Order: sequence, then structure tokens, then C-alpha cells
Amino acid sequence: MPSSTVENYLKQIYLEQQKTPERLVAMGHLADAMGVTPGTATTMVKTLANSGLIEYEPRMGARLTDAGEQLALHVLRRHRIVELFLVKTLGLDWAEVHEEAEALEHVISDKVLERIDEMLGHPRLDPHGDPIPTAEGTVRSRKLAALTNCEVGASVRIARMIDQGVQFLQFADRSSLKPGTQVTIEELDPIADSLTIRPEDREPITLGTKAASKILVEQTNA
Amino acid sequence: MPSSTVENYLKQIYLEQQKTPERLVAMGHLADAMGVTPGTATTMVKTLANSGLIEYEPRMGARLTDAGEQLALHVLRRHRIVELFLVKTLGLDWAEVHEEAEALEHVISDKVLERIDEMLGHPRLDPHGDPIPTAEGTVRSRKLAALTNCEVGASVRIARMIDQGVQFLQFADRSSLKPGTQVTIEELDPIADSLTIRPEDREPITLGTKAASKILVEQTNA
DNA sequence: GTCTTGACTTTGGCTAATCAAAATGATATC
DNA sequence: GATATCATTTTGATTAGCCAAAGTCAAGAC
Repeated sequence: MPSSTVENYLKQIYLEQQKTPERLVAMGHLADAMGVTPGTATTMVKTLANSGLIEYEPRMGARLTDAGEQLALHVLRRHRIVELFLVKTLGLDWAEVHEEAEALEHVISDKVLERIDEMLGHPRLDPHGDPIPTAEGTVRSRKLAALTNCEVGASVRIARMIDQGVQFLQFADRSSLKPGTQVTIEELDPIADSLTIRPEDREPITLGTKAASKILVEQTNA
Repeated sequence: MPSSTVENYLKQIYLEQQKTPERLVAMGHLADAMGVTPGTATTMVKTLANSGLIEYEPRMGARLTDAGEQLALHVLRRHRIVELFLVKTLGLDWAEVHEEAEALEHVISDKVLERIDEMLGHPRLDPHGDPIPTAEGTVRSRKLAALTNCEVGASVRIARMIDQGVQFLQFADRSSLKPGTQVTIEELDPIADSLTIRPEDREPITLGTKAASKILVEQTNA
């Protein structure tokens, strides 16, 4: 049974890898993400490599092996199901569930997890629109566009929040920008570095492109 | 924030203390209960004493301070609410929830706990009939009799299971001996060291006194 | 009163995870 | 090609918890 620490490293390597699949995960990034010093990350990564969970090329970076990816996906599955449970069943705010799930993901047994999964109706997405890996360790990924890549006049549906910080999510919530919400791209102003969108039946909202790039959407036929 | 280990030691000292309130908790018992060697228990107990959570008299034993008891009660509250949640909301078997709760009790946040508590309607008892301490750290204890102390012919209600081992609970479940069940004491045979009871509307069951002493009941006016 | 016994405590050592700071290596600069 | 820079790795220490085994003590047996 891997320790919580090992699970967290694997999860983090997986997430970094998703961001830049072409590159190995750098020790610096990993150390930052884990909130430890670079030396600590190097040491841990060597241990994980010895366990066959990652491949490590000194001074280059690390990459998950299949075994490591399976473990990472199981952690992620627990994390995301727990998040959804906290929002749907217990009614917590979507901005605060990440922290909670961070702790619970390491202690929830398979049995409890599958009960919750069942109770929630085998969901495919967590509250932020992130895909929930299956118990068998596969992810059904969708091809989504960033809000910044949409054309003016397009009607799209919010699908996934990349920035899951408390601040950002609270802002998004106040602006009704949740996965599922239908929005129209009203205006794109390259000079002002901003983008104006209008959620269904509500006032338009203007965002900087930095924030807008953190919101993924899917094309709709509406 | 106390570690899981510290929480477990405090909880265990509390439980030992409940069994024999007149005596200090012996290191041997504590070590057994915690599944560690005696030397480990001694060392840990000295640490806890330095933190002001217990009083420790070398070669005599240990006792919780008020601060330690508060902590122990909070752990116990989490444990028992989680157990009830697992049974009532997720439908797990009452024989298996102890293990699960053992892990969850250390990572459930106050916020999540209070949501669950609310969802369950602020219960006072867990599935085994153990009292759930309040958030303020008080326990409402009941005066209960062991099944072995009842008179023949008496009608009583099962109130609490002292033995919470998987085997015992599964047996009790098969025999419909759960808290709330009304039973009549049919026969008490000191020679055979046994006791026969009849749950409402069911066949009589004969138990050894050892097992019967692990079941607490309350007098009813029925 | 000495001795044995059994519980308890102490000692020395281990592992996982961490940090600080020194050493190393690759890259970009001139 | 020599050098400055910055990420990375190494080294030496620390902390929490644990074990094994040696040492200590109190109590009852003789």
C-alpha cells in the first residue's frame, strides 16, 4: 500500500504531465507543486523510480510508468468522486471541496468509494468538469476549447475549470460560470486583453484573457 | 494539530479508562490495544504527558487530563458519526464500519462532520449503541445493565454492543440482536453457563454468559 | 531476607519524509 | 573556449514512530 505521500507525488506528476505531455516533469515544478524543496523532490523521485512507478532521467525529469499512471488515476478517481459527493450530497461549496478531498482521497476504501459512486449514479465528471477515471483506470477525455479560442458570436457550454483555486471558483460561481452553463461570446477585445460573454438569461461579464483561458467550453449545436 | 497516532493513543486511553475508571491505564494494556511494543507505548506516553494531554506516573500508568479527554472525545465523535453515516447513508454492514471509521476519523474536517451530523438528524447513538459525544465534548451516558444481570421473565431492549469485533457483530446481526430490539429473558442456566432470550416475534436464542455480558440492555415499561 | 517473575523503562537503531546548504552540471553569454 | 547562471543533485541533519533487547523495579514465593 503506497503512502499518502507517494500517492500525492504520483498524482502531481500525472497532472503536470497532462499540462505538457511532450515534456518530462521537471524537478523544480514538482517540488513547487508538492510544496517541498527541490532536494526532497529529487530524493523522492529516485525512490519512486526504484519502485517502478516512474521513469527518471537525472537532470531531465520524470514520467509515470504504466503502473504509476494506474495508481495516479485511482487517486484521482477517489479525489474527484469525493469532491462530487461533498458538493452534491453534503452541499458544500465547490470552491472548498478540493481541500477536503485532498485529505480524504488517501483513506477512502474501495468499498466506500464504490458505494458513493453508485449513490451518485456513476458520474463521469466532478464539480469542476474534470473527468472521473473509471475503476479500471481509464479516462474518457473530451476535446474542449479554451474560452479564449472561441469566435465572437459563438454559443458554447462551459465544460471545465482549469484554475481550481478558491478565489477563482468563488468568482466564477458569483458570475454563474459553472460547467453546464450556456454562454454566448459577445466581444473579443485584443487591445484591452479582454473578452465579454453572456451567460443565458443574465448580464454580460467581461474577463481578462488570462482568466478566460482557464475556462474550457464545448461547442453546442444550440 | 495532533497526528493520527496521538489521536489514537488518546482515544485508546479514554476507552481503557472507561472500562476501569478506578485504575490508571497500564502501559501493557495500552501497548496491546495500540498494537505496539511496550517500550513504544512508554515513550509515546511520556511525550503525551509533556504535551499536557495525559498524566503519567511511571510504573503506575496514565490518565487523561481534561485537555486530553476533550481531544479523545472529539475523535470519538468523529468515529461514531462516521460509523452511523456509513451504515445509514451508504448502507454498509455494521460489522465492517469500525475499520473504515478508524481511518476516516482522522481526516474528516469539522465542516464535513457537522454536515453529516445534520444530515443524520443529530443522532445520539452510533450503530452499536455507543453514545456520540457532542461537539462541545460532553457525553450523555445511560445507565445500562448487562444481559447477564437481568431477571428471568424480564422484558428489555437491546441498547449497546460492547464487543465490536466483526465475528460477534455478524453473529448478533444473524440473531436479530441489534440495539432497539425488544427481548424477553426466557431462561438462565448457571450450570450450563448459558442464557436464553427471545427477540420479539422470533425464535429463542441461547448464548453463553461470556457473550451475553457483551450485550447491554435497558429496562422497558413494556 | 533473598530470589524469581513479570511488567515496565531505557537504549540503540531503523525508516520515511523532510530541510538547508554545499556541490555539480548544463546552458547561455561573451 | 572561459564564465556566469540557474536548476538539479548530494550531503548531513532532523523528526515522528516504531522495534528489539538489555536493564530496572516491585511484589510475591520461598
